[in-house]
Formats: sequence, C-alpha cells, structure tokens
Amino acid sequence: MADDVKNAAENSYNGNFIHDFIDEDIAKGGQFEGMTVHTRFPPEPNGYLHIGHAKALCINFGTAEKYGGLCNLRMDDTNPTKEDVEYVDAIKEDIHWLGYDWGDRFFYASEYFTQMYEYACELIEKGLAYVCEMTADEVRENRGDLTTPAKSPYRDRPKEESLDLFRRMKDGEFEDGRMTLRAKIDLASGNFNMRDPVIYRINHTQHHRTGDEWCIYPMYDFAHPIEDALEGVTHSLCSLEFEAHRPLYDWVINNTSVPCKPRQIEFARLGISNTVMSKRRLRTLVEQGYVDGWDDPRMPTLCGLRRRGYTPYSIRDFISRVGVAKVNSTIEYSLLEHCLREDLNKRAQRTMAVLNPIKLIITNYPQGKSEEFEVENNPNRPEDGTRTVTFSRECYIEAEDFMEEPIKKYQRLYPGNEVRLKSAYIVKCTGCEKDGDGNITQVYATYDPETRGGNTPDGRKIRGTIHWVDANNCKNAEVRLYENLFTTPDPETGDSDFLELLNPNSLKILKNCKVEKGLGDNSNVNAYQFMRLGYFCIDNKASSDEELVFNRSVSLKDGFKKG
RNA sequence: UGGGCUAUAGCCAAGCGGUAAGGCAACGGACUUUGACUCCGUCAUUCGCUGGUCCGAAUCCAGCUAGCCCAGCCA
Repeated sequence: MADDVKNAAENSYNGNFIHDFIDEDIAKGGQFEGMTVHTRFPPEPNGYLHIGHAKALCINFGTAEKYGGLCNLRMDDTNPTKEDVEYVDAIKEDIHWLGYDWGDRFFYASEYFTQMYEYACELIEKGLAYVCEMTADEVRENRGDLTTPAKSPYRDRPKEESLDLFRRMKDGEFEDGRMTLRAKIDLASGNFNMRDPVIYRINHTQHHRTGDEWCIYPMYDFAHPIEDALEGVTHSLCSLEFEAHRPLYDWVINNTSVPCKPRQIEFARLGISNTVMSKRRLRTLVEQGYVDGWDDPRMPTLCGLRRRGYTPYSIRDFISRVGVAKVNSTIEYSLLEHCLREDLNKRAQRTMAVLNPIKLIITNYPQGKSEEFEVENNPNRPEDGTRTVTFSRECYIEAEDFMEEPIKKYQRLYPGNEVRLKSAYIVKCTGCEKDGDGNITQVYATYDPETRGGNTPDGRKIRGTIHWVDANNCKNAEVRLYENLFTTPDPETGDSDFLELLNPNSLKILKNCKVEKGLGDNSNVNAYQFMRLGYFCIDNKASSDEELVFNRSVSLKDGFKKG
C-alpha cells in the first residue's frame, strides 16, 4: 500500500518556486557547499494533523526526496502548557498513512533544551541578550507603535548580571512571568518581531517529556532556527505567516555558533472552501461535542478523511495539484473530491446497494427459484475478478429508479419501459402498487429469460441500467451522508461565532439500506460506488459484521438533468 | 500610519522580453451493462490599474490601487 501510494503521488509532484530557490542555492554554493538538501516537518503536538498539514508534509518530504535528501519529523514541543503525548502517536500514524517515512530521524525539540540554553548564554555573553523584568503587560505597553520605538529599561543591564539572572531563572528561583530573556536587536525596527523579542520565558508547568527538569522554555523564534541547524536542515520550508519572522530566524543563526546556516522559505498555506482548518476551532468542535472526535468523518483531519473514505493517494494527488505559491488561496472542495473520485474509480471494488429501497417483483419469475450471476468487481480492472450475487423473484431497487409517470428523458423504470438489472436480466415494468396515501409500495415487472447476464442476443438497445439486490439474500446497512460541516464560503474569516455557521445537514443517516450479502466480508472491499450516488466507504470504527455502517466520501455527481 | 508579502479566468496555476500551458468547476456532444467512467469540443485579443522603455511587455521601469501577515512571556 505505502509503495503504491508513494510511486503514484511522486510523479505528479512538480517543481515550484521553492525548488528554484534551492537550485540557486546549490548553484552558488556558499553556506550549502557540499550539503545535501535536508528538510523537516515540525508539528506541535497539540492536536491532530489536518489536510492543511498535508501540504507542509508533502512539500517538506517531497522536496527532500527530490533532492536526494532527508526530511526529519520533529515534535516542536517548546510550550508545555499546550502540548500532550496523546497527539504524538496520532501524528506519526497519519504521516505513515500518507506514505511518508522519516526513518530513524524522529526528534523532539525538547531534546535540545540544554544546547538552546547554552546558545542563549552565548548571546548574553556577546551582549546580544538581556534579562528583562518587565511584566507581560508592561512589555505590551512599551512595545511602541508603527512609528514609535519600543522601550525597555533593562536592555543595558551588564551581561554578568543577565547571565546570573538567567541561570537563576533556570534554577527555578522565580515564578512564572517574573522575568524573561530578550534578544537585544532593534527597539525601533519596523518589524515588531525584531523589537527585542522574548526568547525565553519562565513556565513551571510539567513538560510531557522532560517533566520538571526545566522551568524555562525557549520561544519558537529562538528555538526553531537552532533546532533546524542542529539537525543539519538546509531548507526550512514553512508557511507564509512566518515571513516576518525570517529576519529573526537569520539573526539567531548568524549570532550563535550553530553548526550550519539553514534557509527559511515560506509558502502559502492551504485553504479549502467551506472548511475550518484552524486547530483551535477544530478543537472547539471536538471539545464541545459538535462532532464525535478528531476522527469524525466530517472533520478535515487526516484521520477524519481516512474514516470518510479518502485514500492517501487522493490526498497527495490533491496537494500536488493545488501547487505551491505565495498567494493566499482557497481551493474549492470539488478538487479534493475529484482527486478521490479519480483514485477510487481506478481502484475501488464495486458493489451493488440501494439507499432507499423499494421492492421490485418479477411476476413471471418462478416463486422459490434462485440463480447466481457473476459480476465484475471493477470493470476497469478485470484482474480484480468477479463475485457471485444471487437473484430471485423479489429484489430491491432504488426508489428513484421508478416513476409512475416519467419525466422527459427519464430512461429508467416506468410502466411499459424496459430496463437492465445490472448483470442479471432485462425487465419490463408492468405497473406498481400504492398504499392509501398514494405512496408506491411495490413495483411489478416481467423478465426476459433470453437476456441472462443482461445481454441482448437480439441486439436491442436498453437505455437504462439499474442496480439491485436480492431481497431474499441481502444485508441491512446504515448509511451516513455528509455535507460540508460549514455552509458559508469561508468560515475561517468569520468571527468567533463560527459555530453558528455549522450546517445542520452536515450529517444525514439513512437506515435500512440494502446491500449485497457479501459486502464487508472482504476487508479489501473498502470503498465502492453506487449508481449515480458517489462513493462510499465502510466505516470500520462503527461497523460489525451484522451492522454495517457506510460513509459517503464524495458528493453526488448526477448526470441526469431534470426536465 | 511602520515593516514584510502578494496580485494571470468562477477556483487553483504555469509563464522569467518573442505574442497567455495545465487542472478543477461549468457548458455542449459522442460512447457506455453504473445517466458514473472515458472520449471529443467550448470556456483570458489579455495578465489589479495608469503611464513609460522597446520592433515587441503578463514579463523591464515608475507611480497608483487592493488584499494578506506582524505589536503572545503561542507555534
């Protein structure tokens, strides 16, 4: 599976502006002389990976692969109050599922805390960092504004004093927030990130890996460049919001004695229409019970998409089609669906099923008789073989496949019309039965024994072919149909009341659907296509052998135009 | 209003001084034992706007306009 996914997704991974930059870097040598391109994927273990992360994942792993280098997986765990081990395994699982492998290069930023501390001391000794005793509020008040510089009364503190204070910070002598270590850069910079940014803060929270070994933690801007450099990363590919942080990234690299000088390159993060992608909001959905969990099939998380029936290949293909650029963009959800359709159409095992069953009675078929038909599992792939389905006098068909009074161009069942029951027989509709309210309860037809297997020896054209299941030999199923969780074009830009944008129709459960008896027995049968109804996936988490649950993975693509 | 970044079709995106690739969506049509799939066709005289340079500009220059990011002891 992994190889399959890998091979398939790679050939569509095209060059982009990042590769142009790297090519230039290689050409001019300099700090990259003799180095192999090496990247990293650095999630913070504070939530599950979603489709947006898949982009960063593909770009970092894909770029390393393109240049024959390696990509490290690194947990960016520099803030103990937000992080938890719970997420680490889930993150690893999702990355493997997508077909990427970090080999033995799995790291935690927290492994480098000692070295980071030493680099911080180095900065202090060089007069490039100082301990500041302003409170968070004071720092904010003294940050200045667009045109006036920031202020700090502590920036000219003697380095010996800062060194001592910093050591005492580390030793736990001070409470949270009492003081910070700040880089001494430029209080008047137009880039606020350079106005003497805090690089270490005190936090007495237990860290999920280092416990209470540390009570001071490095800030992202200080830690990240060091992490990259220590790992020999040459190109640190991240999203656009870090662009204004690059000068600081470079400052840290250039002012500490780190072993190499990585280059940060930014790209636009992925946005998808009608889809919430921020971890904070996804967490809200989970914690407040709007969804069943991070892997709820309505979630844009990788595990949610997996449960909904998305294949790893379809996601990688999607990412490669979206492209890599620096424009903020919102991709239409239909592209993701297209990628899944294409993959599933190629590989999914077909199965017949009806969502909204109505009984069809073949009046001239002998009572009690039953016969078997061989049906291809995938017409596009004969090597996938066939399966046997049974047929008898009564079967279920889709209610919408019958109309007592057909509309224009309707080519399925209506009185007097012939239709093919896929792979079985040509049947001619003779009428229907209705209840007191006029609802159709049964449809009647006669079959043509000459058309066994759905063939027409006389060559007559049959316009419609419909799916069916043997009423005497089928399985009940529950089917869940999903619409987008959100209704508006861009819930991300909405205010904090984004929950009001929840689509009440995002989940519909259809019970008592009828599916082929054998479905679910074969674990390879994990996705199939209903006639005119999109693709479905067996929900392994919710299914038992007796009760099958299906999720519909893409929305309806109905070629039939009304009227 | 300071700093940084971006602008090519409904949505993405290539293009790098020689006359606008490709995909999705949409719309026609052919084919079909899934009204799916597949296949064929249509879809930017114009690249945010205005000037300039040039035989020639989406590409170079100048000036505008619009949008995004940055003032966490988050990442």
